[in-house]
Amino acid sequence: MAKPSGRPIRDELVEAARALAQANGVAEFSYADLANDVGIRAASIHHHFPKKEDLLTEVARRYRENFATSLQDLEQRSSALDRLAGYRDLFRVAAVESNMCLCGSAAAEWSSIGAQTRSEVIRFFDEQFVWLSRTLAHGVTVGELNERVDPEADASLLLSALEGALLLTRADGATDAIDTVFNRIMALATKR
Amino acid sequence: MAKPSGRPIRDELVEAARALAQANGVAEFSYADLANDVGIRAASIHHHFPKKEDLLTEVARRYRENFATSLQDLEQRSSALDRLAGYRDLFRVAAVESNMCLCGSAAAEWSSIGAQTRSEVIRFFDEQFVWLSRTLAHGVTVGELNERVDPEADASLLLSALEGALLLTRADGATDAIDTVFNRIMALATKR
DNA sequence: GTCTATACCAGGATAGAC
DNA sequence: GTCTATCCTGGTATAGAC
Repeated sequence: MAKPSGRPIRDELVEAARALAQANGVAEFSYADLANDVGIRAASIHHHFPKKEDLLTEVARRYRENFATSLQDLEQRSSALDRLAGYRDLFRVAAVESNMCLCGSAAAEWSSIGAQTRSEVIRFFDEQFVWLSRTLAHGVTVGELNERVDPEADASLLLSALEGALLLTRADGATDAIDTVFNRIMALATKR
Repeated sequence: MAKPSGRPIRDELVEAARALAQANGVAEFSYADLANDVGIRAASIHHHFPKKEDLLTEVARRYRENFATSLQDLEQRSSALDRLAGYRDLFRVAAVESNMCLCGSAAAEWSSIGAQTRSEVIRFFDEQFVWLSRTLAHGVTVGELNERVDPEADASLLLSALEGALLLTRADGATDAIDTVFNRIMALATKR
């Protein structure tokens, strides 16, 4: 599929690789697939990314950075409940296309990825955890969440549940799994 | 590694494949790895499992069946809380070795597995869901769990959270993720 | 039922022309 | 920066002897 696009090929490659990785698994794409999507020959990709691992690291880095930017944007909202709903929406985007979280996929195929990519993935999860626990703590402070909320433990719970829901969505096609788990956790965190 | 074992080679192959699949990913093992573990030549495996997909389906089937047996055993316990703690232990076993749930791994690599294996995976998740929602409902009935528990939604939550926790454990090495998410859910389901 | 030998293919990577 | 051509590896699978 030749693409008439003004973007640098390098960016197109990263974007195409990300899409394939989230759809099929972080290691389940070939230079041939990528070449087909972007409209150049497989060998030409090596000019931009000598090793496949270089490309994968770049994909993970941008994914993490884009997520971090979204988290920052969410902090514009004054309500912790609104921030958390926005966070849920980030996972909904993946769920509607039966996509994995890129880093969830990477964790599942941990032994097939290199050290640099791994460190991006670790950093991704850490950033999610920090943002979530901070947001939960804020919610308790302003009284939007009840006193029983344990910011750190519940951050782990939210992150695990959302990642797991994306996983299950692929197998059972229940596209509302994200909403189900999110609503349950929020119900327990807001009821008094 | 030649293995002096009385078990049928077929069983050894399934067991070795399961171990590799949970450790590295459901599609990330080769006949060569397997041959090495079991002590025969790679080509000989085809006598027992003509196609790799045949082997994978058998691995998934046994995994599902073993889990189902464990769930049945747990029903000997009268307390719903004890049953659920036993369920958590099934995931702990995987977590201590940084293993994935086999079916979680299969879901993550959904596009690399065949129709028969997929149907085993779907059935696995369905059986987990049914058992969990039944157990949660039982807990409410006998008064061990509070009235706010929603058996079906909370079954999804528990399953997603435990699967997700296994995923995260691989990336951040936090082996207590299983306990953290389980304890939080149970705390919210038992507090009044 | 296991072996050796081999066919066959896909995928990553490199060289060198343009 | 992209191409063609090519190499090399690893992996699934088959044939046929033992």
